[in-house]
Amino acid sequence: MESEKDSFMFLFASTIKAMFKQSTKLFELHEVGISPEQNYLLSILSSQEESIQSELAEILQKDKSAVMRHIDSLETMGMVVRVSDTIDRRKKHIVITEKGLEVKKRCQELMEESTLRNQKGIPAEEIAIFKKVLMKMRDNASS
Amino acid sequence: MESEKDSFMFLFASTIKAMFKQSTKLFELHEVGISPEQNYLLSILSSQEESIQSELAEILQKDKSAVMRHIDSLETMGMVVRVSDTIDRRKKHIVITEKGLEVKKRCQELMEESTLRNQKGIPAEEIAIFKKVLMKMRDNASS
DNA sequence: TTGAATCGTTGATTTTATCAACTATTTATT
DNA sequence: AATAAATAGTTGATAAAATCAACGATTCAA
Repeated sequence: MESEKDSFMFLFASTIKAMFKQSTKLFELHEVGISPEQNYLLSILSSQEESIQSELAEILQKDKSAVMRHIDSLETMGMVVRVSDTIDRRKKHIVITEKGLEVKKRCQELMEESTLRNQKGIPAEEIAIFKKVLMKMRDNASS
Repeated sequence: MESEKDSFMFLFASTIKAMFKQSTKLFELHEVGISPEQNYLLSILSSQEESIQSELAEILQKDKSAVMRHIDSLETMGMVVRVSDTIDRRKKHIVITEKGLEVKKRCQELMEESTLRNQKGIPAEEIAIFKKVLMKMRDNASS
């Protein structure tokens, strides 16, 4: 019989929560100095696809002021810098620094390690389907 | 090419975040009076598998005091009552009331509705694999 | 019987997010 | 060209939640 606590949405939520707690601990243990959330921000920035704050806010699904504060703290730590757009002077591009890149790389290694651990015993084709379903659902939920 | 923002963990996190925001809005729109998180609590309680606070804390992966406050507010709304264990007088069983059951039922309908919407266009067998992978990963991440 | 562990509770603190207001700048409308 | 509306970033106030540490009551173990 299926337990109530395994209903789709909550199974989903509790899994990601367990994974996030795991990686938060890992980050603290290895003293990388940032949170998984901030690592996500650095990852986005290093991809150079998006870099202005309002775009980041949309990706992170957070209020722009929340993103603002994350960037503030990353800037204080010297991991990013704000660069004004030359054309539209309202905009500021958030650029990752050398230091930021290093930390991000270190974090990414840790993340891959724990992702690997979490996917242990699961066939690759099932992981592929899993990702496909995730993306489809995200699109459905965002629209 | 795969975008950084679609790396496994963050794709995962952003999907559940979008879904949670969606259901929070839905709950507010229909004025059910509780949050998705509280609905989850009610669901667990109605399954009658677990009912004491320390067990609930473990399932919800929260500090016992956080669970305590959730229950406080549910009790104030008349959706649950605390019943002392007759054998072990430290323990208190959280019991869902008639009112709580009604609200939970209403919430569950809304949740199913939005789950259905989010799973639109995804074959049933892929959903099945998805759930299977979720459970396996949760176990991996929790251990 | 004494000490350790567990359960629920409370207070203090921290973290994080949101909302509203504001400035500066750009874009759209008349 | 002048004015209104929209956008980007910033700040302050506030709210929502979570965590931590400490405590009393109770139970369990040595």
